[in-house]
Amino acid sequence: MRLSQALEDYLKVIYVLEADGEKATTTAIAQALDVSNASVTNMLKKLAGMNLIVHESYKGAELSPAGKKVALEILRHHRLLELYLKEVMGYSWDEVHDEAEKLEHHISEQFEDRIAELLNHPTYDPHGDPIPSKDGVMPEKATLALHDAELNTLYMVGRVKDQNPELLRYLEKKGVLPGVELTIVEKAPFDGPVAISLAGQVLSIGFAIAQDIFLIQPNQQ
Amino acid sequence: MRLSQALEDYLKVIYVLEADGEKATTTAIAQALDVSNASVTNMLKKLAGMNLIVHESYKGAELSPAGKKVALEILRHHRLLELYLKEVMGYSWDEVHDEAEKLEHHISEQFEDRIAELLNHPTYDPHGDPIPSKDGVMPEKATLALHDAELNTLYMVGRVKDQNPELLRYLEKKGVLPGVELTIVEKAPFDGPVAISLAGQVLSIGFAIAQDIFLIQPNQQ
DNA sequence: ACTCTATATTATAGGTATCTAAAATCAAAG
DNA sequence: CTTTGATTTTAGATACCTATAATATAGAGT
Repeated sequence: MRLSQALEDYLKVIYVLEADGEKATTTAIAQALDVSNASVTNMLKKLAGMNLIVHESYKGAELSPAGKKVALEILRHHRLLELYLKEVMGYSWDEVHDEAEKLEHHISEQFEDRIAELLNHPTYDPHGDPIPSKDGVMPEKATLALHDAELNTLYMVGRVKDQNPELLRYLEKKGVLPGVELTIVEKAPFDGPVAISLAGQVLSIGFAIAQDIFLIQPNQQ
Repeated sequence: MRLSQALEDYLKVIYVLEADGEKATTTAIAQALDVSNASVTNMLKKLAGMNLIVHESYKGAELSPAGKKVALEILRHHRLLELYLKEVMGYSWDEVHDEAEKLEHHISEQFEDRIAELLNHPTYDPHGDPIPSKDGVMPEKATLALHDAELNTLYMVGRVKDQNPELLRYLEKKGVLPGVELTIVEKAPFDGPVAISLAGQVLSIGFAIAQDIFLIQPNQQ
């Protein structure tokens, strides 16, 4: 029994909200999907009726095990596609999101398996997001925001959350990509910009962006 | 303004019917799409309202230039995808149709252009169907059915129309593939089987199948 | 020309996903 | 405990694509 694209999208958004430690409230889902709150309430009711989520009125939604399984499947499609588009088809990392967003709902199991093979069973996509395995195990995700990291410590860029293409192009130009090492030189107070040093250069990163770049200890992985 | 998947499918089916020299009647379209005749009438009215077809009641539909353009775009997607799935992703020729059928509506212009480049701008898909160019020019199509061809003349398989996977697997096993040379050894009367000789072997092809295999003169292309 | 039958259309309805506007609920502040 | 403002849900509509059942038309055969 296949779910509609819309239902799959709701489950995916709920998963991502939960994974980011946020509550999957009606408003949060509505904003992520760019639909009205009323539409979300309707769909949550439907998903709850299918036992894909648990939804208590006025209290937000939580994925059931079955719902989580679907969400992980979609995320696997999405992130495998992003990497495939970049590595095999020559897309740039700011272009992959939108294309993957459409295709993720339409590729077959066979297609999924083939691109996983061709990419040698990868575990992270071009933005550093973890790719769940076929049996639903999600690799660890970089969670230390640039904004919260310590001064004068060697880190590696693990993940860039933002999917704004212009911003991604800017970051790529400046060399801020998953796998690149950096240290924080200075943090301006009052939520000001963060100065980072990477590849011998110093770069100033605005507050908002510094919350969407996540780091790992370079020896840790 | 993007068309819905359903509208695109109707246009594609009408194109293929016209290309095969058949009239795009309500019933023919309904059978091709596996929907009711009433649904077809509704959609034809809608397509006519958008000036994508000309539809006179009880007389069938014909594509307008605008409708033909859309149909060719979808067919280009479909056939490029089929070839890409086979050549790059390791699908067999009996598997490509169903996957392409789903993806053709969802790939971007950029994706289309990339696979065309990667395949070096091909003009025929794995079944020998011509791939329209980006500006809507359709290469010539093999039209001489095996069943109608002459005895003891050297031909080349140009196109295999059937998309039944089992049949395609059978034909592949026997070596009946686009590009392969053959001669007809014998034609049984009363719409009986056709005996062909290829790769030193003689093979008997049933009447129905012999109508779906199309040949070209080998020097002609 | 008339009748019959295949084909096509109209009328009506259902499922999905969305919206706006109005009503209900919650939670925080006084 | 009550008010207030934000959040959520309900109610009622719309768009899209499909269906079944009933009606209309066209074209072939007598």
